[in-house]
Amino acid sequence: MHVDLDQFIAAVEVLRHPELHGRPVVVGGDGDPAKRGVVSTASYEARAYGVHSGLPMRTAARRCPDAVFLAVDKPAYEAASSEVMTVLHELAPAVEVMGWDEAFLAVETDDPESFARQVQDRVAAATRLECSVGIGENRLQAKLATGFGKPAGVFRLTSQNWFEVLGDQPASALWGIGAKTAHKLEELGIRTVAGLASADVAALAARFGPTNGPWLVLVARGIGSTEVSADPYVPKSRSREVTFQQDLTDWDEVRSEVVKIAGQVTGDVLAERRPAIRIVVKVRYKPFFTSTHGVPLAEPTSERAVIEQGALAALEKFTDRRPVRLLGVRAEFGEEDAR
DNA sequence: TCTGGGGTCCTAGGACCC
DNA sequence: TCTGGGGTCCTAGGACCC
Repeated sequence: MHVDLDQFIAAVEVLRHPELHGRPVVVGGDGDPAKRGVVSTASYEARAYGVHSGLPMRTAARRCPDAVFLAVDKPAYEAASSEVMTVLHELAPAVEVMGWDEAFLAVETDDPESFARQVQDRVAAATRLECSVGIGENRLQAKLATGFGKPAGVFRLTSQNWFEVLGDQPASALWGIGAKTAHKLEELGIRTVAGLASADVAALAARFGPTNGPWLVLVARGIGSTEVSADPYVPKSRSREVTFQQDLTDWDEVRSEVVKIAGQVTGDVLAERRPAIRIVVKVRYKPFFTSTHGVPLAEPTSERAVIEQGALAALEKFTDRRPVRLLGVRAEFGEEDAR
């Protein structure tokens, strides 16, 4: 099963601001729609105006001037999320968390629909949040089923109804196929899920590679892994990035901002209790061109000075001095010790 | 319309080695 | 003087997801 909270971030905000119930609510950036930033989540009322995740806040304000705009409050969503995940862990032997608002559950039951209703009831009783539940023969089917259950519903996809439900949908409806791949597929004359499912594997392999080509066909046929991991999440990297309200034109300022961000990343590395092995710096230039450079560290470390120096060394690899709109620093961790 | 922040995985190409 | 074939590792970019 796949569980996904409905309009999660907006729902958390409405819970603590009950007067917003039924109103268009848009959460994003620092809540100021005149600034650089995008929508994290819009309530269903705001979505009716064409406001959705990823939309620039300025555009959202134009489409829905009467919406309530709120700043992102990460700790609040993390707290709500962990309440939900605690409930899920009480209900299933294996829960694989996929983000703040979704998880896969490995479940053994004769009646998955009624089990799904129990999940919804238990989550609502504990958190007053609504969720949708997808049921499938594998992760892919369950994940896609959830979307057909929204809001607050349950839907089951199987190998029996897969093409009936999804056959005529665009290929981009599939999990793992985004706009770029969908466009390349269209160049091959493939538009729908059914079309991709019956496509020539050799032709896809030639276009997308020997691994990805055949994989695309399997996804279109609803074939995928059934594994749900109960192992705790172990991050491979920690990063911070900042988009500046005004582009940086002075490279000395760029350097000092990178040091500042590297300091924050050091805090995250220390909290992880594992040393970093590599530091990567990301620069987004005006108008919107992004590039990254990294350096390996001489030895694994959690020391602030070393991480800052690593970030500066990575920054030295950039030769372009165009105005900078975003800076980011990422620390990468090594393999877990074999134990 | 101007485009966040935090992640993961895959791939192409270069360096290097036998 | 022009130069094979096979392998591994690293880096940067691309694509995707929440």
